[in-house]
Amino acid sequence: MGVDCRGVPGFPGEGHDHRECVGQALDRAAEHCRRKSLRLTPLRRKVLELVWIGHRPMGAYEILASLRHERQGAAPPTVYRALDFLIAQGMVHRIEHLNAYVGCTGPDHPHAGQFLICRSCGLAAEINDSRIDDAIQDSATEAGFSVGRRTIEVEGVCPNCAGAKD
Amino acid sequence: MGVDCRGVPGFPGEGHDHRECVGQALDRAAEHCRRKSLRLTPLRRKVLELVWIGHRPMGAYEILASLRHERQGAAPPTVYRALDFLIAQGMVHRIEHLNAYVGCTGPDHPHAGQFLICRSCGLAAEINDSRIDDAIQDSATEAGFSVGRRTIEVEGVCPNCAGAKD
DNA sequence: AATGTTATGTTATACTATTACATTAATCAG
DNA sequence: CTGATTAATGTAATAGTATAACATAACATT
Repeated sequence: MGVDCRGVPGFPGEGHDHRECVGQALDRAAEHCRRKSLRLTPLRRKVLELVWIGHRPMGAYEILASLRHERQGAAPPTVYRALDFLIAQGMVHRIEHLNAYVGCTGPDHPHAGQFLICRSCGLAAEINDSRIDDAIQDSATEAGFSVGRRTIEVEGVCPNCAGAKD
Repeated sequence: MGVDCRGVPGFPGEGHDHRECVGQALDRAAEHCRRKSLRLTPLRRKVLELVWIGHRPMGAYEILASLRHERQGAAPPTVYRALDFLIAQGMVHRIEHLNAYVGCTGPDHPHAGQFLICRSCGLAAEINDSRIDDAIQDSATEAGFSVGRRTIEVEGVCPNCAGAKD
């Protein structure tokens, strides 16, 4: 019991133990920061926790509202700065077409995020399919274009929601 | 003379006749609307023209500022509504990670936009590589996910700018 | 403790986009 | 053609997202 959230593909199914899942994400973050001598401050840790608790793309102001439950005076820069740090460390990705932020399973294998985002339940599954990366790389190379940051976001319907219709 | 802009891959090179290029885009739009009994009103036509004249992703308020040169009272909804129409018709795409809009060569072959965007000159080339689409489709299918709208945006350096460094 | 650096607090503002309602223009039935 | 209907645009206000600028606090190093 306690299916972890790191499975790819990543729509959490029935047996999902969410408390465990969030805990693991925070542990991985702490370990990562320890190894790189970075400071996972209480604020950064809390923002990461809030993003993971949602387990779906969350808006910055939504995160801010949650954060205020325990930090009254929190203002937009508070959360944006924490997100900047977490994104730079690969612990959070930004979903461009939602203006939202979602936890990443970790910076261990660095990657550009590729996301499947369900229009019905709002969950986002991160995939990291080298076939997609390769296809982009090939196509760009043929155009003489050197590839930097990639934004791959696929909106659609996840298996859980498709199943629910029956 | 008069290399048209429709070449894929699409970073316009030396011989690019931009006036011609914009004209062709407007002609294609007019033809498309005629066939589908849609109204390419002066406003919509002008917004499309402005986007094409830039030939790069342009912000809505940047478009608005240009539009005001001939329509004093223009307000945000003016341009957003025109963009909504043009996007729905596949004549313009939105670049999510820039909050910007760019002309598309046309709705003739319907497609989700795939973009190579140069961080140096700001130009965006639309590619439509079925290998990328296929890879995404395969990966999503394996995850049980049914694919809808896709956002594929690759930031990097275009061949013109890479060459200029030498 | 003194210093430099990093992180956070705080206020204000910039940028992006939409709501709501009024007005004008095109379309169409009779 | 007239009036009814729909589509498009004008206009004002506001919602939502993000950053700039500067002050203060916490941490790290000597």
